[in-house]
Amino acid sequence: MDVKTARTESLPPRYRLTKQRAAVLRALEKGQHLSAETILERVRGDMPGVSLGTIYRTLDILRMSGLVQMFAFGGSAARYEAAADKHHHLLCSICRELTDVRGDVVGELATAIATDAGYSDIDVALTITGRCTDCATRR
Amino acid sequence: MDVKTARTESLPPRYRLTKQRAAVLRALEKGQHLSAETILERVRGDMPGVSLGTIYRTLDILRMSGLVQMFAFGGSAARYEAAADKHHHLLCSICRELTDVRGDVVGELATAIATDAGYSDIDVALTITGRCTDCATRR
DNA sequence: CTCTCTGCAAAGCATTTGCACATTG
DNA sequence: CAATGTGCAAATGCTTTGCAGAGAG
Repeated sequence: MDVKTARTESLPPRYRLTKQRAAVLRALEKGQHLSAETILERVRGDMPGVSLGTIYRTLDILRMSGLVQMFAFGGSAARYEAAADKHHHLLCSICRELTDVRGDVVGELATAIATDAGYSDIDVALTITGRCTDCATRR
Repeated sequence: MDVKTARTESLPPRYRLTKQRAAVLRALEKGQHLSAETILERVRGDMPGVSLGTIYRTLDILRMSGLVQMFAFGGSAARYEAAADKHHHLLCSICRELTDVRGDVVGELATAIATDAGYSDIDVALTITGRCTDCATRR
C-alpha cells in the first residue's frame, strides 16, 4: 500500500469550529436541558438561516467529542446539555418537567460499577454509557 | 350535576388482561431489553395477526401499571423490560450493546435523592422518574 | 348493550441524509 | 483546490391515532 492510497483511505475528519458550532455550544452553556428545536431558535437569534439539520449534525459531533450530553425520552424530543457541569435529572412522569440534581454521588457509584465491568470513557447519564471491553480492544 | 352525567364523565377504564397483553408480558419475562418490533415477532409466534399498534398500546398500559420499564435512546427504538427483577444497564457507545448490571446500590441511592426532592412513585431507570410535588398535590 | 380491545392504515414527530453550493485552510 | 461544513428538502424510522368491527362482562 503506497502513501497516496493510505491518504485517500480513512483519515478521521478534522473538525472545524465554525460559527454555527460555536453558537450551538454557547446556547447550550446558557440554557438547561434544551431540545434541538429550542437550540435552533436560540441560535437563530444571532444567526438567522441556520437549519435544523446543522443543529443535529453539530450536536452529534459535540456529543462524540464529549462536550455535550444527551438525554433521550420515549416519544418526545431528546434534550441536550453542555457536559461541563455534570449533574442528573428528575423527570416527572406526569408533567414531564425536568429538575436538576446537583452532586454526583450517584455518578461516582455508577462510574465505579461501569469501570469494574471493563468499560472506559464512561459517561453517566443515568443510562451508563461507555465503551465495552470488546470495542476498546478492537481499536 | 346528576348521577348520569357523572357516570359519563371520566371514570378510568378498567383494563382487561387479554390474550395479547398476556403474550406481551410473557415475551418480556423471557427476553431481555426487547424492542417493540422484537416483541411483535415473538408474540406472533403463538399469535399471528397481532399488530404493532397493539404492542405499543399494551406496553403503554403495562408501563403505567408499573409492570414494565422502558429505556429510550436517541434515534433507535426504545427497549422494554419486565419490571420484576430491577437492574440497570451499560450501553456501549460504539456497538450499542446493552449489558445488565445487577445489584441496586445505585437505585437505592437515586431513590433516596428523588425522595428528598419530594418525588413519589419513583422509578429509577437511570433517568430518575417520578411524580413531582406539584403533580402529587394537584390530585 | 355498553365498554374495552384490536387490526389496519394513515398520520405525526424527531432525526437523518443526499445533494449542490459555500467556506475554510 | 481538497476537505469540510451548510441549507434545503426529501426520506426514514419509531410511535401514535382514528376508525370500524370484534369481543368481553
